[in-house]
Amino acid sequence: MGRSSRKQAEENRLRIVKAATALFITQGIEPVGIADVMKAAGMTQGGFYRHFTNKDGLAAEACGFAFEKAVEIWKRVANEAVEKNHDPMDALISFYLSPKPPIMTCPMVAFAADAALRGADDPLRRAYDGGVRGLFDAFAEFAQADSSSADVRTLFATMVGSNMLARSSHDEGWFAPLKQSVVAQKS
Amino acid sequence: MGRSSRKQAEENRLRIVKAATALFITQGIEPVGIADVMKAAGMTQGGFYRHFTNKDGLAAEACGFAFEKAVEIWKRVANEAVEKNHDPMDALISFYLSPKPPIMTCPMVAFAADAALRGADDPLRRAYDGGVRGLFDAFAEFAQADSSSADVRTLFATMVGSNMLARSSHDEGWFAPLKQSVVAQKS
DNA sequence: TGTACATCAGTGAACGCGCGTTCACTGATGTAC
DNA sequence: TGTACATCAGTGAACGCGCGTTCACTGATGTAC
Repeated sequence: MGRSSRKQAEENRLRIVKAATALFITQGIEPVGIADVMKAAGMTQGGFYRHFTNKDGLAAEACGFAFEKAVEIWKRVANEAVEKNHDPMDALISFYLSPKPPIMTCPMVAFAADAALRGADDPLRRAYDGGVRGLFDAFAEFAQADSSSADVRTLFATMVGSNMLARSSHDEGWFAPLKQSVVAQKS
Repeated sequence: MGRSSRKQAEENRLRIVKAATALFITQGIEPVGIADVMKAAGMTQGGFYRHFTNKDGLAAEACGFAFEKAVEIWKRVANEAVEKNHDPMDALISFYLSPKPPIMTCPMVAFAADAALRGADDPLRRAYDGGVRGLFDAFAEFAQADSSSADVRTLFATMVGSNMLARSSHDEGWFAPLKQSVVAQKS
């Protein structure tokens, strides 16, 4: 085996973050062990500490990564809608509230519980706070010019609430009403 | 010490559930140990298993208890508003989105992550699902007759989303917009 | 009502498992000359 | 460019701590007669 090259090591590090993000998003942080993450990244657990100081450090980084990815996806979805002369907000809402998200579930919902319990200077919570702001900014960017900032916040909260209720109570009935209301509101 | 009377034992059991509910709501289930719960209930950890088969059993019961209490409180708040000729929905929303909840934080938010990860027949998830339905029914009961059921669901989701975002991102800016929108919607 | 015995709520110590973290080691990579 | 040495990414076993659970035990409660 022996030492990996710098470039290889950096690739491995990224693989760890990606694997961890996928696992944390679907299962939460606590039930996923370091060994699970490293196995998913194709390595053994001992190597973990060459890249991260501890599990918490990885969690914070994975949280940040999840939000980055989400912002990317949201912007792509909205821009694709604009190109087709569709309303980007409708596109975002439909995308966000689709029962089977194409890549991953919403990091706002996935990391909410863990972030809520941490102190103000905890790395995970900082990543979460920044992530929420980033996602909201990406969302607000596509709001109609005439909508107040309070309306945008409310709409955003509705999306998140619907998603959380649908996913944790496993009742997809929470998905439809918002889309309906939005459509009704415009006519 | 010796054996406690049946009545005493039942009282103790209830004390355990109440203590666990308070701890789980504020800290989540995982970080709270059996010893913590029993200590809060004024007993030692060994006695726990006279009342519950395991920690999961307690978690499910505490979750159910939290929802029962929440329904009670919601109904009281709404009824008090009605008696004063106020809109019960406004009262519920204001109450639910107050920064310092008088008794406990919302069980929908507190148990969401844990409930989401469990299988369909898991006791905790059953308690959660039933609890959400119960709270929603209590809410819908006070909706204006002319509002569609989709509108009520949307409003409910907005409340929950606002609360979750405010509490996990520690940004109370999520509290105000909804109250504002509701007021605006009526005029 | 009183007595003898069985039950069982609660105690506190101990067990044992899972998992985060550490550690000695390997050998390819990076560097100095 | 080649050689000798230092570095350090990754391995896999072992450690150790926390915590859920078990267990022998105590003595008041419940019950049978």
